[in-house]
Amino acid sequence: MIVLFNSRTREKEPFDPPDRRRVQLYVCGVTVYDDCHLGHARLLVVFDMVVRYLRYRGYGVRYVRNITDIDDKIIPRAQETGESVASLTKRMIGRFHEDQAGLGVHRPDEEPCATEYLTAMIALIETLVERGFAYPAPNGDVYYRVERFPAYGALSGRRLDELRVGSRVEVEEAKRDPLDFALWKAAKPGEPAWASPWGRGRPGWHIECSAMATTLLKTPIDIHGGGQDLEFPHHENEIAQSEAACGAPFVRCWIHNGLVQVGAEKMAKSLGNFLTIREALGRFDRETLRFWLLGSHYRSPLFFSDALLAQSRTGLERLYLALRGLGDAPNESDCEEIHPWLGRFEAAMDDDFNTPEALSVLFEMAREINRVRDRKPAAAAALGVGLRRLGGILGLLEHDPDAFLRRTGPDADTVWIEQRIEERRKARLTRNFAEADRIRDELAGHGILIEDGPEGRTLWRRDRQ
RNA sequence: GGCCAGGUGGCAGAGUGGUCAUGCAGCGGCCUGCAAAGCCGUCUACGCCGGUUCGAUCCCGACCCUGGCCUCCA
Repeated sequence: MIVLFNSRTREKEPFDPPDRRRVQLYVCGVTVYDDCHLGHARLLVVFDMVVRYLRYRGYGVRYVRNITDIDDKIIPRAQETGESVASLTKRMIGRFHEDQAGLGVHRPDEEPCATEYLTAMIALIETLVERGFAYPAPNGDVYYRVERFPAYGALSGRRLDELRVGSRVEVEEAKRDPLDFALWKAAKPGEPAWASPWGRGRPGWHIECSAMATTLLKTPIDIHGGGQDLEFPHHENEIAQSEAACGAPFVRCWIHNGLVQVGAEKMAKSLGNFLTIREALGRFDRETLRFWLLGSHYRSPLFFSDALLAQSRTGLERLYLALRGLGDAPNESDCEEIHPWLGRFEAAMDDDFNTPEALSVLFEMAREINRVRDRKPAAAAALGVGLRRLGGILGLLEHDPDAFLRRTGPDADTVWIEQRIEERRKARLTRNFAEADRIRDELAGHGILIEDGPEGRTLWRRDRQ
């Protein structure tokens, strides 16, 4: 039985979707006005892990993650770069997909763009106006009347009066209540605009998720995810919009991933302390990043530093070193050996996706492989198969071990390395250890580590940098 | 100021009312021509103060500190 921490109740709850074959999952994605950074990478990898695990557990999952392609930030950015909004967002979506693939993140089943759902959004707003939950203002905007929705604040644990007291929301003349939020924004000159019953304009940010989630998924949605920073007001507003319009519960379980931190504060574009995904992929390989991202629980803050990423690389290498040279599992029956390990891994993951604990199971499997690899090679190979299968749920251990450890790339120095090793082998045969050590040092100078195995065989791998 | 979350060994990071997390780093041993990798062992961690309990890092209360949200934000 999987249990999930539901942000709304702040408790772990049994995960019991009404239809196991069609779990409804919606995640708030990214706004495409700039390259994504490691904070977005965490969101992408965490929910990639969630989907992989649920599918491993036999659930059918329909995974929808939106792309915001019309927004207050996109418009000025397009003006800066001197291109149209459509051109900017198309370009950024392309780069986003490259980043996603670079991280080894599977594509969701649907990646709807906001601009493709104007009709649904307008219909939703009309319903809200009809039902008295929204009102058109004289300035052409349409606002949601927060006070009309009694459950407003339930998700994030806020009360309207408290919000008003501490409110930093700018007072807009047109709003009846400072907490009311825009469903529709009247077009300003030069902005992208769509026709609507309230004149030309564009949608507010929150309405797109309500429209796309209710259009593409069956409500109540089983799991709705997003970054912790979206809990208020974005998700609160989504609930208010969706439930007021449909008159039914919107989401069963809310899942929020913690934020990536740099030093003492969160990584954010507004703070300028971010590393983009593509920059990160240039410095660390994808699995090192995933290992780091999944090495702490998804709800905890996650600290970024070069030293922590180096630790992740080292840990991952330990797993690959255990896998190296194992060969395939001989047959199915030998795979029986892995069942207890599967059980422990699943117990960890069933408990609100406890990936750190799941990783510890992987490390213990690696140690067991190292213990038995000489005495019981078949058992070691079977364990290796299990280790790779479990690693795959986290998007790890998908490389060939030697390729990973050697970082085999386009560089053609492999031949040169092999020649050095052969020379050294001859030197060792004649017990010319001074020459053997000299060659080893020479290779080390090129970042190549040598490991002598039994029967004169020598393995090599690349040093971590 | 309000609302949340959290403070675990050198670092990272799980977890539990009374045996071990795990990884990295360090130290000792085995293995090795020497190394590396690996295995074995080791390094007596749970912010502070009270309380409950036979017993608390784990439960309760106060305090201190940190982060997030309260404005765009994954």
